Amino acid sequence: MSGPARVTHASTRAAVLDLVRAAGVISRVGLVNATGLTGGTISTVVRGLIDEGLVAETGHAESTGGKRRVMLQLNHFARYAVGVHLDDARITYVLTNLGGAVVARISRAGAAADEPAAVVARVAREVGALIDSVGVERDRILGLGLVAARPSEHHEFGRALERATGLPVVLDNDATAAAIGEHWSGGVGATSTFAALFMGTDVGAGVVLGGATYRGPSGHTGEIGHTCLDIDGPWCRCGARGCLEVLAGPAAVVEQARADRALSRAAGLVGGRTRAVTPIAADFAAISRAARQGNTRAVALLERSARYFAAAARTLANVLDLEVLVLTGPSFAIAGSVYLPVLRAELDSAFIARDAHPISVRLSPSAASAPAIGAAAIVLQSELVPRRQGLRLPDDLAAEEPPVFGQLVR
Amino acid sequence: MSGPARVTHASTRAAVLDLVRAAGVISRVGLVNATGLTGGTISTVVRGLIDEGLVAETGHAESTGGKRRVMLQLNHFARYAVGVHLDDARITYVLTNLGGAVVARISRAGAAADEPAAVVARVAREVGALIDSVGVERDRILGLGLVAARPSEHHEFGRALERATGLPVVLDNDATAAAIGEHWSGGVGATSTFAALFMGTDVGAGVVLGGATYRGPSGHTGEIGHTCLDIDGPWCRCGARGCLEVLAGPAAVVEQARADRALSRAAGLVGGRTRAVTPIAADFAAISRAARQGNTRAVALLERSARYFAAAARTLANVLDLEVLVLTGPSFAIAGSVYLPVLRAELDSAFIARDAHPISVRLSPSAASAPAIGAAAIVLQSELVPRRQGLRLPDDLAAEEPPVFGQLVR
DNA sequence: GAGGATTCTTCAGTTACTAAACAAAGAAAG
DNA sequence: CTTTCTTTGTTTAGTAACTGAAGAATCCTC
Repeated sequence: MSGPARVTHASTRAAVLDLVRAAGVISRVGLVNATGLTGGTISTVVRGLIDEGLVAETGHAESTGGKRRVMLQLNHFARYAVGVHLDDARITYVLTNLGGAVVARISRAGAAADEPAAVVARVAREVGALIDSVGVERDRILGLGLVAARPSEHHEFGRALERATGLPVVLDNDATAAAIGEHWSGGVGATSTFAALFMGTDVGAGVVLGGATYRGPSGHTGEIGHTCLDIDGPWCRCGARGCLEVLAGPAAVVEQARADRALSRAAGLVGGRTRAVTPIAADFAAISRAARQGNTRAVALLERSARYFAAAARTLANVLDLEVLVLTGPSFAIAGSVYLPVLRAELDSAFIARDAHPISVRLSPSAASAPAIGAAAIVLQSELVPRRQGLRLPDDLAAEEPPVFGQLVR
Repeated sequence: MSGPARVTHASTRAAVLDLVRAAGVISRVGLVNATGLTGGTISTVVRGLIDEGLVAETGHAESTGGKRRVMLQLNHFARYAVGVHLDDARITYVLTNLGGAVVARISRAGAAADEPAAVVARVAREVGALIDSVGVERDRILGLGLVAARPSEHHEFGRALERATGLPVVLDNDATAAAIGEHWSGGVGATSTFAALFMGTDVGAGVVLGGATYRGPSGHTGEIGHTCLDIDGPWCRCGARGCLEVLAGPAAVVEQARADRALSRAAGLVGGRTRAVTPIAADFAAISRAARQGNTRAVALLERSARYFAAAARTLANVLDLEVLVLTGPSFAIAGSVYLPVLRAELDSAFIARDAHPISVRLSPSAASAPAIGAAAIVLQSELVPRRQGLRLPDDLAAEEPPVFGQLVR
């Protein structure tokens, strides 16, 4: 046994709340052991959380020879959060409770090139409809998480949405959101080190290290789409060669499928025809459908892509010493069953730290709406588990403030 | 301007000390701005550090219209640390001061397959000689850092060395040590995100994220040697194909050189002959020497290796959103001039976050003894900047304690 | 040398913890 | 049923580390 562990979180209240969330059901003694705090401290902190209505007592555990433990768990319906995922093709809205469970969900066509003010009004209206559909009081909604592939482009949109809805808005990257969503809604331990491999139209990864979201100095962490897998491979838009994205991303898979006449016909690809919905997403879905129906050319195409993803996943796992890898995002939602076994086999046989600890590879149970759920989870996390801020050096103070994600748009 | 930043370190004393170290010279007001603490707190903390002799006042800054700032800096010769790097070929010892500057350095042949007890006695004797050569009092030496490629194999050795020398021993990975060494001895900002790309006989990377060393759940972080760079490439001992190590690591370069008769003769490779010194390191040095002397075949061989390293470095930088990349370790010490421009060109043209922030690629000024210097820096860090410990979940408590690096061997 | 600006110190008050005593609830044994 | 022991949870007094505000010290300008 090592000495008593010290809590690393900004506040003890937040740390305890996070443990209750992660554990599902836990007693005060369990919290004492997990935090290293004394019984007295836990007692008062828990009382505060119960007074706020965030935590509730839910019965007793079996006795272990003395007084039975009073079990605690999150009061799931004490607070809510809205999550919005802006995608080129679709806008997805979810309302989740404190546990990250989806209470309501709607999905609408993307905003394309509409005028910004009109999009703000429309999104605000649809958020309103989402909330009204379940009749939750506004003051129980902690805020609105807004996630997209390039969040920095949506800063002004976020501010406008804040004014239009009256809800605090938090902005973040979709892959990071997906990772936080997985972390919050359980399945992954509170202090685990994991990555959410995200595939939508783009490819990315959200990274959580030892339970803390890692975004990097400029929010560009997890650009796994530009993992080099072939030093002499085709050129990528990033300026280098042989990136995962250009070799095996959805766009690459669709391009290869279109070059195959027989497959194009069998799968009914949208092809060159222009549509309101981005044809990449539609065609990738069509290829996945064909693969599920046994089309061997479609299967081969996806398995080829999966081999590249597996190599990238292995690289990522080796670099970060990952414990868990979750596949998520719209494209894995429809094609994950092809990718999962390939990634699993690769990591089982070649993860460098596999003798030290296992690495678990899974498919997210809600891969399609993961970004939106994650967006809501970011609100839960940012409102309930206030982030600790970093040190700043004098040099940094002079420099302009960089955009910060996962925090209120201000 | 964002709100006041909160200190994330375990103790304010440690945070302030770390800032003084990183800044070089800083005033109390500078510390107030950097930490977000109030002037009163800084005043008392700084007084404590001055009383301990760790920090000294060193003059005044120009006035900005009022009282001049009293400048502070580390009292470099207040404390010392010993660093020991166990390599197959050599054992390197350094004694550094509080600033991480080398005060004394010796290097001896590796221990090969000698009996453990004899090696402990020998290392303890050589550490004693190192300390005596500069006449530093024992009680000013904070401890001994012991680093190697596979630190978990040296746990018992560390305990024995602790008894033999009477110094607290801290164990860690050599690549991680090199990164901490770079961080501690300056050049890299206190809160920066960077990696030390390490090449000795092995290949690895030490990772520092936002100023905090990242080791991962099992200390296997930064296994960049098993970055996949060719999905159909040659098999690697890790069980996968096309790893950086097998394509472009020192052993691979040497193997390719040996296959080239002309180059073998020109560079005078040790070849198959068995020697006390590992022939890989000797031959890699010979190839590097030949390249420096203008042997085009040697240059081509190293440049080929550099291309692979560049691709792996780009992958690492993209995944971690790096700000700085330092090349270090014995092999980069002799061949870094070939690798540096190739890596720099790759990252300048293809680092995905290059529009958000620059990435600086440099060669460590003390690449050859970086692991040993880093070993000493780990002592400085672990003794002066107590690490914050993580939360533990009930599940974790039941499990056996995993080996922890960068902390005292106990 | 008066007055303002800036730096640094002092000190009372607050917060979040710990340690230790205590109370409550159950198990085991007679 | 009573006693004794174990375990859980609460209360209370004390402490360390901070904040905020007032004041002292030092320097520049006029």
